[in-house]
Amino acid sequence: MSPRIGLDLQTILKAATDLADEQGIDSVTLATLAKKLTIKPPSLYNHIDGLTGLKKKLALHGFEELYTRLANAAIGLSKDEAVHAVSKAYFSFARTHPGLYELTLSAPNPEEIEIELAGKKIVDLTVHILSAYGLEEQEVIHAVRGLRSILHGFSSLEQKGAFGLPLDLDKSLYLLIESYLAGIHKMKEKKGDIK
Amino acid sequence: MSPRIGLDLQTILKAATDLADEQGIDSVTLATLAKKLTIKPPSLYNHIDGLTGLKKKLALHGFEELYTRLANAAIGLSKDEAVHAVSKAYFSFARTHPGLYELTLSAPNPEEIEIELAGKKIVDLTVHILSAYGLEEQEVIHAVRGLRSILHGFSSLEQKGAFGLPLDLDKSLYLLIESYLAGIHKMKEKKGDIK
DNA sequence: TATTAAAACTAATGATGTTAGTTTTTTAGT
DNA sequence: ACTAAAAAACTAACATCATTAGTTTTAATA
Repeated sequence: MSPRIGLDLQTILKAATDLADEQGIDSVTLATLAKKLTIKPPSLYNHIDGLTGLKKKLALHGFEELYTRLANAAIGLSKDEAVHAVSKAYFSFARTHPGLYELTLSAPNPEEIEIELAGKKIVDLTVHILSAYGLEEQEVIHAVRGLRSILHGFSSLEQKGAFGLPLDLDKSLYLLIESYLAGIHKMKEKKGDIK
Repeated sequence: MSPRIGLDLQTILKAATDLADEQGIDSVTLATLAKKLTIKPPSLYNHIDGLTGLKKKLALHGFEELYTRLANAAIGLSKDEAVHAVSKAYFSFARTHPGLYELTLSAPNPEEIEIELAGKKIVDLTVHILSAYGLEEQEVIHAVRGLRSILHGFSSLEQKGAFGLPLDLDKSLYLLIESYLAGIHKMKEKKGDIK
């Protein structure tokens, strides 16, 4: 009773990730993936649950990788420094892994427990950082949503080439985060006004 | 020498838009669209240039619709009021036309001249509104990128259900825009610090 | 009423995802 | 060393889709 050693799931995910990052998310098909791995498409079903299953695994993998980078970026920093560092890390991830990043956003089935959990870890990290500002509980929620919107929006638009020249993109991001922080600070001052 | 009156392009786009908005962007296929119009798939080629052509037309249509809404929302308003109004209109569009909105972002070929022009109109509108703040030319570019990032990020995440409860979403957006404006005001004060 | 141009059709092809069933291969136990 | 089992990979087949080629229908105009 012992199996035959074939392809590794890691290898498959790596190949699929490379495809997504280099050729775009639509080029990730069972056909192209199988060709890249020099096997036949049906063989993939021994490792993944069809194309949908593959994309789910990729999304999960992307979330984990993103979380690791964000968490590392935040080590030893707090408040504004932490926010800037995390933002840069987020942006950097989306830039180096455009396909994988896009896949994390198009989570196949909206209510996949694993995907939701992975996403929650990232939200929790953000909550943790923003908690340092001493905001109200409700305010933190709004602040997290805001930061996420900024990071995702900027990354997504940059990826689709929506910003003309790639010139000064880093500065654009920096200024945007600064403006966000200005809002956070203002929110902290005017306690009571909000809610 | 006269043709036969068949389907109208408007009708086709309307049907495709409904499909995208109600069933998701992936449900827009020539097969489903043809069935909805009670014709056979090949007949669609008399009106559109395949699935790619259809999506391009939908993206264009989405951009025009979005622009109209934004422009109307901004009428008679300026500065902060205009920014808030435009933001609400943007968000409202993405909410009522999730599929169409998503299609505008996944412009088939990145460098489609028509798409680019339609997008430029929206950018110009934003530039116009932000010009009222008397920022430097470079600063306006950063500000436009920032506002777009916020609007797109927020709309996109909301659409994918990334924010848990839909509760207080309007307030989240309001606060986010307020923080953005705080940054703009700060930028205006500290002329010279930046760039 | 005949003509014509466009619209819609049928038929066919190639690519894809997927399932079913078969063969291969490698490890573990005898 | 040999055999048995389990997993991996395969072939064959089917459904769905986009797309092309070629044919038929239809309606407005001349």
